[in-house]
Amino acid sequence: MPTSPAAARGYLHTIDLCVLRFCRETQALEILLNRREAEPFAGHWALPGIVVNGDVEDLTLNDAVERLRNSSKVGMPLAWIEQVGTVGDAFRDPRCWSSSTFYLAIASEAVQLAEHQGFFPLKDVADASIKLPFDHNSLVAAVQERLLSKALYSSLPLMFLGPEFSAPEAVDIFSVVLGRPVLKTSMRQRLLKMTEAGYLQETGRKKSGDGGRPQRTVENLKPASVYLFDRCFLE
Amino acid sequence: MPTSPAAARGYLHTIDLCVLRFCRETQALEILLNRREAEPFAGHWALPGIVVNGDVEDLTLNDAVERLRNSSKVGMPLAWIEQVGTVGDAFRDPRCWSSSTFYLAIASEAVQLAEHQGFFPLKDVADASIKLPFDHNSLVAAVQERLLSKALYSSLPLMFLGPEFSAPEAVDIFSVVLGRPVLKTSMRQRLLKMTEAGYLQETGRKKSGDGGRPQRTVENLKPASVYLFDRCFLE
DNA sequence: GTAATAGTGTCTCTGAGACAATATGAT
DNA sequence: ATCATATTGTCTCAGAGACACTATTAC
Repeated sequence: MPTSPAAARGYLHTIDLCVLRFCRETQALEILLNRREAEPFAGHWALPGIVVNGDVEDLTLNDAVERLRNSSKVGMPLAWIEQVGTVGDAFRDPRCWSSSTFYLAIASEAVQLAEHQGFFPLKDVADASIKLPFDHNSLVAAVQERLLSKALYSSLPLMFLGPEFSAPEAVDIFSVVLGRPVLKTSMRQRLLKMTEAGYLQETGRKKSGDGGRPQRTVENLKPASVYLFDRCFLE
Repeated sequence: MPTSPAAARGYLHTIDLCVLRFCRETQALEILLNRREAEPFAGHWALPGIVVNGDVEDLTLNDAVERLRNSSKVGMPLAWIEQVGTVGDAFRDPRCWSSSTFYLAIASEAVQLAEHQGFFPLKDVADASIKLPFDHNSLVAAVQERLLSKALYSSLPLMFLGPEFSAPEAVDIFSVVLGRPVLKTSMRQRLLKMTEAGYLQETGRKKSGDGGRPQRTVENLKPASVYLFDRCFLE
């Protein structure tokens, strides 16, 4: 028995969000999951998503993304949202032929989570150590792949850090995203470039790190944009 | 009156292909358009596309792409197909709320076109000098943008040239895609890199160009893959 | 002072841009 | 030989990798 008006029409188109954050305690990336209320897979942890075909109030796909972001499934500000792709086939949803348009999103602020929400290690979800229903594991893997490739030649990982951060914090987040050490001297060059280009500004403030000399901070002047470098980090 | 079973259900999800080719006579990129048979916009030139919701035989979205490629709307081999994005809103189709998942495709072989098909200058379609129905002009613009950005750091433009080509031809296609001159010496370095990486091989053959010294040709050993360079072409 | 980490200086190396110099085939 | 274009050689320059060195705070 179909459980939604859209499924009754034999087709489902959903949008699904991969909301990532950087956990400073574990120094690892985490992904937001929701405990599903409705069938199928009620009670399982899955990506937050909504159906966009059928009688929805949204005027555009982006409106639907914003509605999902505002809903209790996400319910937090997002520093970045980017469409990654659309998959569709006859098997991924037991109800009917379905497509999913899925997004990479980045949350920089820590917020109180609801009962049905949880952040899980991205690594475990991407490699399916933590199994999700539908094909959500492969969507997460694709999102991780996108994040990694963009980290090579853009400032995207800085989105995890919020509007004010230090060079060592930048080194950390790039190292975590790329899964390998990044030299502070390379990072410094890149931050300098971004400053020259008007993306960053010295604040004059400092924050104390893990003991040792305090860290100077910079302010993100264009928090909604990523800067593109003309070279990649090398292997 | 809705004109398709899917529209009758109040929602349409289509896939649309932007099939590009390089016209050696005009030294410009061209895009494949179809004269629409069905309403809406019957008789207008538009992107080849098919509906994927409703009762389709395809098991996956990729199957649907292949069905479209095989159909009379496209009907030619494609050297490359890449999903670019999905747009959806309440206005783009006069019939109902609709989404389009659209693709960048590259044709390297010249083929005989059907009556209802035509290749048009990409530039004119992307900047809407040639107006297309729906939001197809903006889809084409997004595809052009993707092609341009990938041309900076990948070998993608070589897909236009087919399995055997020369260095001057490579310089040409990159210049056309990027819309600015590319130095043959930079191209040479990149082709060398690709040869070392096992993507290209010297054929020993030559082809005569526009008079002058004949051009040595290379063979594409991995015609289905693009090579990623670790630096961008600079401005 | 010492410890611990932040930030700087400098060297090498790769590959793009620029352009001069040489090679090759048609005529 | 001459012409037209292909191919090679060489130089500069930006930025990544590497690592030593200096600076700044807490104690």
